[in-house]
Amino acid sequence: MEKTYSIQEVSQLLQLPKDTLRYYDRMGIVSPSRKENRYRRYTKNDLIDLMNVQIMQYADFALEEIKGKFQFHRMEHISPADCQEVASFLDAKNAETRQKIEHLEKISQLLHTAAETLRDFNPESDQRLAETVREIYQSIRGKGPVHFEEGCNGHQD
Amino acid sequence: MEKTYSIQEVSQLLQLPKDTLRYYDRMGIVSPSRKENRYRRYTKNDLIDLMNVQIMQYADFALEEIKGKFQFHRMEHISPADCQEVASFLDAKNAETRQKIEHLEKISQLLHTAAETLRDFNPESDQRLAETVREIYQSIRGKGPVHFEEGCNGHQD
DNA sequence: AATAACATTGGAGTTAGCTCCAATGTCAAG
DNA sequence: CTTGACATTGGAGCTAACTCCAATGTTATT
Repeated sequence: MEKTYSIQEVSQLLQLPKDTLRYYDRMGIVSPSRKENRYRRYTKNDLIDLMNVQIMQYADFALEEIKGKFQFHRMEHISPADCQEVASFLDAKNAETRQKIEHLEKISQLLHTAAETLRDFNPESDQRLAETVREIYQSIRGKGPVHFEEGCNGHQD
Repeated sequence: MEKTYSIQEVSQLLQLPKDTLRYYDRMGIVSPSRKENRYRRYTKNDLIDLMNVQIMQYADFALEEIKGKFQFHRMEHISPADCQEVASFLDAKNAETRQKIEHLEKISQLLHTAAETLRDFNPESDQRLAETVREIYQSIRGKGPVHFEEGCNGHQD
């Protein structure tokens, strides 16, 4: 018989609240087997699943997306088709992630320029700020130019 | 008298649902003045505030954080102290943003390595995957090593 | 047997940022 | 004066991922 863990032990080992573990069980994310007394017993495979879930969470995956994927360690035979499918999924996620990074880079630039402009006002940084803002603003609203006043930091007065 | 806009006009101009504008009003984010009939009338300054809100949202600011900041365009005199304060706030936000980017870079690496490993299994990419995972896992759980099995992709079999 | 420390469940509450609805009020055109 | 398009409000519901609670059951120790 393989060693199993109580919900409390798992909670301490993985630093996950017990309620969260029960929640995952209810949601069908990681559902351990039960003893006759209905107490949950987590196997090593369950722990691996939970760690994978933590990694996936870290990677901005929704729990629904995680469900059932990434359980290769439970499989006897790993079919190339499965691999291919999951690999594509990961690629898509990666594209999404690269997008987010790009987005955040722009934000970082905005914050930097804005702080700079506030600290020590001068036409160049104000100009750069205005451009960054316009660029972002366009990416926010698909298209359809805003043709009334565009001023955003108020330094035009 | 300055030109003002109805809620519908603002909604179309800024591509924000009317309910969202009302929500912002309730929350005290942007509260336009009213006519005698209680209809909202948005001034140009209100529109600027709203656009700033959109930018701040894009920049991952919570609405609560936005409240009352960034209204320089309404001020007669901008005190250096105010500027300094907001500039510091922006710096802090930027630090946060840089952190997020770093985080996402790691995720991107993880996704890339994982997909690669799935596509074409070989010891090196498996090794790299394991390392990336371990690194991330440590950053997730503050510290306290996990000393049971660490396998995460199941390729150890 | 009593007590404490665990476990179970269903269900309600939280957060942020909307989103929708029904009942009602206002206004312009025909 | 009716019709339709607008506006108002309070309040409910939504999503995701928990988080908490009360009532109850189980196990281990004294």
